[in-house]
Amino acid sequence: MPKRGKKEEAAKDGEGVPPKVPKASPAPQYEDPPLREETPGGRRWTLKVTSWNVDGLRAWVKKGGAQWVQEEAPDVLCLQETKCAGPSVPPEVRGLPGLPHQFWASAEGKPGYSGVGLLAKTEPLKVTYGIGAPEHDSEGRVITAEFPSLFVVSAYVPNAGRGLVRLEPRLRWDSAFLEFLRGLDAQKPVLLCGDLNVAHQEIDLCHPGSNRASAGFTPQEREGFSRLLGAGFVDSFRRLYPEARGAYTFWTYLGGARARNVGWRLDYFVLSRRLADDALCDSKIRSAVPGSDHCPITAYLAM
Amino acid sequence: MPKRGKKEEAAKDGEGVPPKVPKASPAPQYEDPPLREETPGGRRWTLKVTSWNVDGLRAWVKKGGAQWVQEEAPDVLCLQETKCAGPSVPPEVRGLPGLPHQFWASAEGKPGYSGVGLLAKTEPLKVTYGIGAPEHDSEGRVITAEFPSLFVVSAYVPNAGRGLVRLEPRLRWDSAFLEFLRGLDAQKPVLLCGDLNVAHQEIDLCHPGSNRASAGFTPQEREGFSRLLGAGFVDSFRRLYPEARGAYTFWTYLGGARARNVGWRLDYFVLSRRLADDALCDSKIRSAVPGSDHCPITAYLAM
DNA sequence: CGTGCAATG
DNA sequence: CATTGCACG
Repeated sequence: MPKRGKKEEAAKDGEGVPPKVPKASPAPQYEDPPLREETPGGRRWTLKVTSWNVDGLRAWVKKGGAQWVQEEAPDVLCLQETKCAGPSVPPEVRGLPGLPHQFWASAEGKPGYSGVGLLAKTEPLKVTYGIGAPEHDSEGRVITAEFPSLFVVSAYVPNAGRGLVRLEPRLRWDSAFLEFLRGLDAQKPVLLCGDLNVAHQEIDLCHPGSNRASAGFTPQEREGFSRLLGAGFVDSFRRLYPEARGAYTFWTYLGGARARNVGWRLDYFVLSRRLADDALCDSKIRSAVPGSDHCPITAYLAM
Repeated sequence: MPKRGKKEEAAKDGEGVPPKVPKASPAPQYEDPPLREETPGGRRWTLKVTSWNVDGLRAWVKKGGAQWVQEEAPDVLCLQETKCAGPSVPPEVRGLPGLPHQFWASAEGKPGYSGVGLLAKTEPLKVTYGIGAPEHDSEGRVITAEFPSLFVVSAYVPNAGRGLVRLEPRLRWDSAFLEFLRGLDAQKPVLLCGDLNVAHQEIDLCHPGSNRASAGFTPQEREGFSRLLGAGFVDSFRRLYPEARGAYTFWTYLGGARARNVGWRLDYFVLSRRLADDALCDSKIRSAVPGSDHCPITAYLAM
């Protein structure tokens, strides 16, 4: 989605090769504060959920992603952009200790495109696929697991595409997805995890000014996210850290963006308000973890 | 072209993982004899020509192919399967010391397919592309350089394809190519270099028995090569080493074939008979040189 | 098994 | 600058 040219970064260094990591970084590296172990009400966390856009599950495994997950040891793991059908899931993932219940969705007729996974320590009561909208349910973008006290949704929201060629279907998705989440929320609290493919506010990306017409930061996509919040959902990270700058979860591979923290916050834990109020302990961004062009995020809830 | 199954190699080792390099190699490693510096008539070599199917020029450069060529220091270098249009030739090749005159041909409308090159120390009198047969001249398979005393032809003969799906056009090629070479030979002696995509006799591949219906060893392709020899051309290597076994220039990447010398002799220097009689000093196979699924070959002529 | 493409991000 | 699948070998 960030298809910015080099102009923003091209320093006027004369003839020399521009340094890959300029001394004065345009955005500060995000400093991750210590874990908040409890809710404001003093309840200690009992549920740990990690979400990660892996940008190709098989390559991610080779880069040690599964190893990191094992150390992180979440109770639920939500993966996006697996680019991998269920039968091709590598054994290193199938055998992840503590996550025996695994569910996979992939795009029909488009091998290597999209795809999400949801892995859990305990068996869900029920698992569903998609959002109940035929237009959007053939690309392996959503898995919903119902647990006794909440729904967990692993979602990979469609990218609006270069030149915004797929902005219209994306906006239709936003509406349909919101209705889907409302439906869940009417039953039980919802924990939505994943790559929502939008940076909500200017603070959520490094270069807001030059990205007003870029996929992931158009007014329409941002409004879609605002409507989600208006419908009784909470952006967990931003609630806890309203002023945090440079907190990104995605950096394009192009031009060494990650080393300079030229990034976007595209990955979220979005919670039903009552869950955010009662259960949210912390929402972490694991900026330093390699393995993908996105980093993992982890939420801690007191259930 | 070798699409043999694993059955030939699958040893009955019981449960164990079969070793990649069995102790008893089915074909001996080829032992390259010392260079013959002179013709039988006692004339010392003055022209050194190297030919190599590089299987992708850009990858080959990264694997040090250009470096090896620099050390080999031929007067003429013929490359096949460059998979690279002229403008994409890497600078390491463009700047090869001693080979300033460079000519490139590539497949029209099929980027990354086929392609040949011819590089020379001295400027050719004339360079032509193709073989004068419209059916065959759009794939970048032949470059002919005319020098004062001979033609040098860099050729990548079309593969008959898996299941011999392209055997018919290949046989038409063989006829047209022979006519083309006859026409050259009527003017000046010819040195044909390249991947002729045929193993002529049983001695020219490791597993003749199981490859009678494989591209590169069908009776029709072998007869095509026999016709070439019958038209007054000489297989330089086989003339000099009529009994040499295990002398191959290609090994499929599959199954560790190269380590076991399960190969084919597909790359040749084919000379006009008068050139073979008067000028041929040696014809070498550089079996150990890495960088492609083919190895380079080098001819030494006393011009 | 490995090349270089194409579509996608 | 990466991923995947693909055609080709």
